[in-house]
Order: sequence, then structure tokens, then C-alpha cells
Amino acid sequence: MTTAATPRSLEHPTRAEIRLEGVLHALADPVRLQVVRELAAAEDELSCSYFDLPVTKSTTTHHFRVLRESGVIRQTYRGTAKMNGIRRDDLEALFPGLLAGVLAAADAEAARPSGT
Amino acid sequence: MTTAATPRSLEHPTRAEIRLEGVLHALADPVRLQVVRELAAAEDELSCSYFDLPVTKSTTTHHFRVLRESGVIRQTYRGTAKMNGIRRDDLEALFPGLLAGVLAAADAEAARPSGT
DNA sequence: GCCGTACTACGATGGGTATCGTACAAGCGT
DNA sequence: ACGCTTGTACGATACCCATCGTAGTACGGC
Repeated sequence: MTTAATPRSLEHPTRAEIRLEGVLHALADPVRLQVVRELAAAEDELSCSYFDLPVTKSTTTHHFRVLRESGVIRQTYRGTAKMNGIRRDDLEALFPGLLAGVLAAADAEAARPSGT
Repeated sequence: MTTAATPRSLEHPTRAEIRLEGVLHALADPVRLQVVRELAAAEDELSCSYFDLPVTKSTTTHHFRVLRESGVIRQTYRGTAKMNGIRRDDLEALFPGLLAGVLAAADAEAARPSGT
């Protein structure tokens, strides 16, 4: 029983609650930007464990939460896995072209020879 | 004399040194985003003292430095004043459309009724 | 030469946050 | 039922950073 019911629901900001500052902040971290890029590349939703990030699992959870709470991604439970998808429609409605611009910029930077 | 010559030069990252992460970080702060928006709206360069920011002068200096060191703006001395201008060409060459996208997003957010 | 304006440098401070480890919870498969 | 996989919660830590105040430097004007 444990508590009768833990529907495992996740809090997401509504479209109106998404703040540009928060989105930019979320995207300003290299780990999170990598997640968003992979998520955007894959049309499907991806589980958290799909990603091979250079941090521990605790930190991974933290980053996914930042992305969710900033409104960049939507998370849903699917069994033991947690699926992640970009909130394209919401972001596009609020900030048209922003996501595409950032993703293009990330691609451009990744293609740069100074990729250390 | 002081030291014979203090050309008052300011260090700017070269175009190749500009990092997307740094740019996004710079733009993720509300004070700095406000500066960039005003700077983009005005075609001319603007002095630091032109801006009416909700922080002290020390903090203002700090924010302008972050913008300069991230490669978003270019600063030049003009007498006692320090003029600021957006590095449009460099940003456009590196991340085409990014600046425009962020500025449009900022405008969109500012136009939102939930502007608290 | 002096003063005022514009900006800077330095130090202090407080809050945010990226990171980790460990211990735990939830669900699936056998 | 048991354990494995997946992800979470909590606490600790260390660093970054936005903010301030005060003192100081640079330059132009009087």
C-alpha cells in the first residue's frame, strides 16, 4: 500500500508560466544543452537512461528537473522509465524560432574546429 | 604620468573564442537582457551611464563586463565614457539568427499580459 | 591645478546550483 | 516473492555569481 496511491505525477509549468529567463538559463548548461540537442534530434521521446552524460545519476535527475521546471521538456512516467520530450509547441508559441535558433547555434558551435 | 601610458584597452574575446554557453549565460540574466535589448533597439552605441538599471554602479560594471567577456558586446572608451555596442556581425556569423531569436522572444515575453 | 563625472577595483556577503554519495521507492520480469 | 533496473530524495560540499559599499583612477572642463 505505502500510501494508497502515488500516481507519480510530475509538475510542469503551464505555457503561460514559462519564462524566457528560465529557458535561457536551462539551455546555458552544457549538459542540459546536450540533452536538448539529442532530444530534438530524436523525434521520439527518450528515457533518462538513454543519455550517456558525464555526470552521476543524481546529477542527471537534477538536470532533467531543471529542464522540466523551466518548461523546456515534458516528462511522463512509462513504467519504471521516465520519458522526456521537448515542448516544441509551447516553446514555439511563446518564443517563435528561439529553439531552432539555439539548436542551430549549438550545431554551428559543435561543427567549429575549436571544439577542444 | 602614472605609468607613461594606459591606453585604456579592453579585452574582448575574438570571434573564434566566443562560446555559445557563455552567450546564453550572459543573456539569461534579466538585467543583462534588458541592456542587450536597449542596445539592439538603439542603432548607435550607448554609454554605460545611459542605462537606468535597478542595480548599483558596481553591479552595472560587473554586468557589462560579463557581456563583453562573453562576446555579446564590444566596449570602447570615448573620453570618460565607455561606449557599448552589440557585436552583431560576429554573433551573426557564429550563430545565425540566434540574437534575433532571443530578442524576438524577449519582446514576446514583454508583451505578455503575465508581465507581473 | 582642481573638481566633478564616469567608471573600476577590491573585498565581503549571501544565495544559487552543479556535483556527489548513499539510501530509498516504484515497477517489471522471472 | 525476489531481485533488477530505473529513477528519486536527502544531505553535504564547493563553487559560481549577483549584489553591495568604499575607495580609487581616468579624463574633461573650469
